Amino acid sequence: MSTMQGTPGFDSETWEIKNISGRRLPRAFYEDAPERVAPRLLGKILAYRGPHGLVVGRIVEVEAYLGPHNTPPDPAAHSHRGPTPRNRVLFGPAGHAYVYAIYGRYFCMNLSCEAEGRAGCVLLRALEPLAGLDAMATNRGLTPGAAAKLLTSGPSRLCQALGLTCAEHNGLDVTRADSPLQVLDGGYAVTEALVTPRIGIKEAVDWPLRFVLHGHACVSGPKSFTGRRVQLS
DNA sequence: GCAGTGATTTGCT
DNA sequence: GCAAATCACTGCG
Repeated sequence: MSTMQGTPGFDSETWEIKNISGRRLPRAFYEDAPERVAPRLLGKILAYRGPHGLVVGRIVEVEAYLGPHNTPPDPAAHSHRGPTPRNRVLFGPAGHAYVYAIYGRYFCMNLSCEAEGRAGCVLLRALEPLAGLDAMATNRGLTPGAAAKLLTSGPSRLCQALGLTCAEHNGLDVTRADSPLQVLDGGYAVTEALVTPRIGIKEAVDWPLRFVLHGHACVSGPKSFTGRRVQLS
């Protein structure tokens, strides 16, 4: 808490960030199917108050992973064989961070969805950096002033930029006011998204569950995708 | 640009 | 023992 006092534009009591709507998303936001929660997360704000100060980004790319109750089950989801010690967060209440280690050196972060007892989540794949860019660059092993796209374009890049790890952040309830990790309404109406297949998986590769802000410079992967535009209410 | 590949830990079968 | 929701570096065109 005290480390953030003096951060320009940041109110540590309300999480209001200057020029950004700081209203925290309630648990009910997440208590729905991942394929519906995922596009609604586009344009929202991820904020982390950690040892390097306040780091903030706008969510520009996500993927939905469906729970084992889905028909057919999502073979690419960590939860598809039921609860295990690793994925237990996914079967708990919605609105919790599921952070896992991958390929030995990286982490990925998800937000759990669905009511308690049902697993389903949204993988955060890319952010547009908004605050704490120098800290992000340092965390990523880059020099301050590095291109924004190199900071948080990719699921493990964004974890590295924010300093998120399985040991420290898995299971955090992002709907609690005292959580160091917050998801905030960006005050930014997203009316259209591009839907594409998911990236980096070998099962159910053609399921249209990746959602991006079309044309945003901070989206990961190739510039052109086979996808379709969808209107968001 | 882009395809190929090594790094290296964790969890599950 | 192996596969993994990845990244960055290399070499080649």
